[in-house]
Formats: sequence, C-alpha cells, structure tokens
Amino acid sequence: MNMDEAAMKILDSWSLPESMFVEAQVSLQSSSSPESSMDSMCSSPEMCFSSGHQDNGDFSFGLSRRSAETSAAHKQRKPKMSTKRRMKASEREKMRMRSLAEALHQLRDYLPPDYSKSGQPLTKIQTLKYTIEYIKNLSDLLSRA
DNA sequence: TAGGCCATCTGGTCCT
DNA sequence: AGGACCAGATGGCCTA
Repeated sequence: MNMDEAAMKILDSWSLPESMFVEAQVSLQSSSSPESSMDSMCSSPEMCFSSGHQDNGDFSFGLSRRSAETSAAHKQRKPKMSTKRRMKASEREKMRMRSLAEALHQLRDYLPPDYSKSGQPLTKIQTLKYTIEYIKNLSDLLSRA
C-alpha cells in the first residue's frame, strides 16, 4: 500500500482550524452555567439530539466491577439523601453528561468525513472507536516519517 | 414492532 | 459533608 496515498488521505481531512478549539471551549463554558442553561438547551430529553443510528456494537469493556459491591450495599442501606441534595446531584449529573455529549459532538467534527459514509452522524460509540482508529493511523504515519 | 441510541434520574462508591 | 464519577433503570424517538 502506498504510504503517500495514505498520508494524503489522512492529512487532507486534517483540515480543521485552530478556531475549533476556541469554539469548543466557548460552547463548553456556555453549557456549564447551571440553572440558566439547564432547560434552555434541552427542555426535554427528546429535544436535545436525535442523531442517526448505525449500530455495530461489539463493545465489551469490563464494566461490571461494581455489581458485587452494589448488591452487598443494598443490604446495608445508607440513609437516603435529602430531596434537596438529590436534586442538586441530579442537576450536576445532567450537566456532566451534557458536557460529555458536547465533547463527543466536537470530537466527531474532528474526524474525517470518510468515517461517516452513511451520511448519518456517528453515534457516540462510533465516534470513540473511530477516533482511536484515526489516532492510530496518524501515529503510524508519524512513526514512519 | 423490535432494537438501537440517547438523556435523565437515581443510588451507590470514592475522594477532598 | 458534599462533589465527582459510575452503572443500572427508564422512557422517548427513530429507523429498518
């Protein structure tokens, strides 16, 4: 396989300006002002995004480390959080997940269009997987240069 | 209609 | 004590 071709392919799509970083930071900031932004951005879950779908999910991380702990913990109940504290925690969690989603959306913009051939936007998982692949390709390229 | 994706809520642990 | 993080549950939307 011709390395120059590969290089051109990758580098051609590596055309996002630095301003993307600025934009990213601005939007992250704007989405992190708690009360004000919380429902202006998404008054309901469905309003937020409904991105395209194309599953390919053979994702098997070792994610079950807590199952044993939690089942044990169920037996020894902690006193419940106060409603106020629970609500605050929910808000924070919502913001945290939104900034995560926002970051993923931005990350998606950095991937070459080749990765979304279907014309539909990449899912979160696809974005992560393709990003890994993309970085691998770039590293490979650099190491051979 | 089933299945995938997503946002949100919740209760748990860990850390400061 | 309270914030951050995590994972399971839930319900809505969308597409094949």
